[in-house]
Amino acid sequence: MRVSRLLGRTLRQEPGEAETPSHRLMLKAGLVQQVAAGVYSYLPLAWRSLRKIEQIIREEMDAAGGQEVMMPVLQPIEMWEETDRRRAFGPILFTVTDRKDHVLCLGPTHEEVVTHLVRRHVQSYRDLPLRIYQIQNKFRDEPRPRGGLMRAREFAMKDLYSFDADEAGLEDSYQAMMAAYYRIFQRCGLQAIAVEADSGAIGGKESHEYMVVAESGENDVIFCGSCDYAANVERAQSVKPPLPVETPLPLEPVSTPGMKTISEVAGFLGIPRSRTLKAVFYMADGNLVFVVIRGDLEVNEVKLKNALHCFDLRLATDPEVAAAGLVAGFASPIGLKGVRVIADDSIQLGSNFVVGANRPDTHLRNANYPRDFSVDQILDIAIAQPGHPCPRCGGDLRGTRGIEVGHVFKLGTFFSERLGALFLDREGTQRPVIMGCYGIGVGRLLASAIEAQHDDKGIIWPVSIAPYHIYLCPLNLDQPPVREAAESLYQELTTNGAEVLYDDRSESPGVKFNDADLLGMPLRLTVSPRTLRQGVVEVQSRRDGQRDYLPRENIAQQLQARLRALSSGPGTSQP
RNA sequence: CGGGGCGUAGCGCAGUGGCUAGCGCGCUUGGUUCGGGACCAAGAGGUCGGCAGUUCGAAUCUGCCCGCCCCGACCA
Repeated sequence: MRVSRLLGRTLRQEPGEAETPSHRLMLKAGLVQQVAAGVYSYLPLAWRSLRKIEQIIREEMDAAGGQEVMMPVLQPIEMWEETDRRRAFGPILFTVTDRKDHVLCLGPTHEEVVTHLVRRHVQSYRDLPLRIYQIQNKFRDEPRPRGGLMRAREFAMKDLYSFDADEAGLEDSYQAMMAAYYRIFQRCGLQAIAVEADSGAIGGKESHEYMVVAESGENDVIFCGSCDYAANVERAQSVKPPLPVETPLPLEPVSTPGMKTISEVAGFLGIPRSRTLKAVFYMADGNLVFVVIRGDLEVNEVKLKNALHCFDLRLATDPEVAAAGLVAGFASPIGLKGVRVIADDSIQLGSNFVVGANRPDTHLRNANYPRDFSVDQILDIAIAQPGHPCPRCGGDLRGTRGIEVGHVFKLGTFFSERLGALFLDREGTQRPVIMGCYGIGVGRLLASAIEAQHDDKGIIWPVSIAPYHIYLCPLNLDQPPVREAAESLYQELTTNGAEVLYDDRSESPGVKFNDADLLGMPLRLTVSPRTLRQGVVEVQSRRDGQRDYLPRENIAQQLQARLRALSSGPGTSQP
């Protein structure tokens, strides 16, 4: 491809819109163009790269027994009502009304449709397992699209759906997908780690997310420095630092004028925060919930939401708290009636806590569970924090940010039961198919690759997903010998199957070199009066900047060898 | 949805009531340059986000609306 003909120009100035490196670079390099918030056109370079990523995914899905299909974007809303996911998705769902006033939605994902697709074809255990996948655009009306392709409203996604006859089959499918994901991310030159993930409200016992570690990531990941434990903070567990168990002392009120927060109370009384119990109030689908947790810990709202099995969870407002007869800042589980109380199990790790007295300016000392109060549920609803011991090995937990590029999920029978995807097993018993789903955000993967591999000059593409492999960069093109040498190199390389982006513009060297760095193809070939005099071709590697001079003969073969050597990139780690 | 910011040429921005709306980059033409974003000269390019209002006069003031960015909430 000739740069002079290529759609998309590089920008000299930093685009004002963009914040995250990948977004900025994609705009600056002319890879994408925004059409609306979270909606993008992909220019030829980005599209080539996306297609390469898709091809890698396709090969690995096919190798893992997947069959590719195409499913509709438009989906009747009734399907989403059958599974109650219209409510679960809420305003995220894009809906349209047709001329007959029939409501349809733009598919944000395809569990309903694929289950509908498969159920007619699966009648017997002999029809299973089945692994069906698609690579298509999906639509989610995100409250806040951000970071360019990181979180878009229209985005390309690969989803594979597995259908198995039993749990063992599901486990096979799950393992096959995890193995495939390992290869996919490795082939894309991405270091992705599998972390335990929240399985959400729907079905699923087990779920892993694949994270690319990056500052700009939207997810907090907790991992162990000693063993291979890693989890999204939404799910992560930790060993809560224990406190010495003391002999329970009698409850006693203590005056705490104006001390409303845990740190104020702890500071005022001269005790560590871990010697207090914190009360936090939530509204769960309209009902007030009283949450108790040890003062040095924070409430994990995902864990709480899972414990409550509710759709909508938010902090309660002060009037809502007061309406329940509670005194914010001094609320207490002691003597509480008519409010659901959920406790973190940390309230059992310690004794003689300070709690609110449910009277202004007063707390109580020496509160002990269960002597002084009762709760409706007690379980782990705390945020695991860096520095806590690992729940597996006791090592130190650490934290990082990650971009979620993939998600594998054991769905179970949620969809098959509701949509009637049933089969007869060996004994002739009718059972729902056991499902799994396995997604990869294609555009997000592209953005992550740039996020993970760039420098202050531009993108550094891994060979496997680079739009082109070679940036042919002649200088002083107006000199006929240079022009002729460049044209003949371009011809020779392309005839030998090399992917060459040929900068045939009459720009000055500085412009060309800067664009070469910005666009980030793995190898830059420089042709100039100087190299011609020496009878060589200059090759520079984008990744390490190393420059070599190669003889003109068999140049295509020499470059192929270099690209092969460059292709051994970083890998991924398995859980 | 809460908070903050922005909307003027393809891109980045200046212009707080006054005459014909500017600068840099990019673009066009001619010339000189040529190994890390060259230089000279001449040009083209604008419903100032939209609508309504105030005014002799609005990019500028007021109201409403729309769009975009960032932080938070949210994200089976």
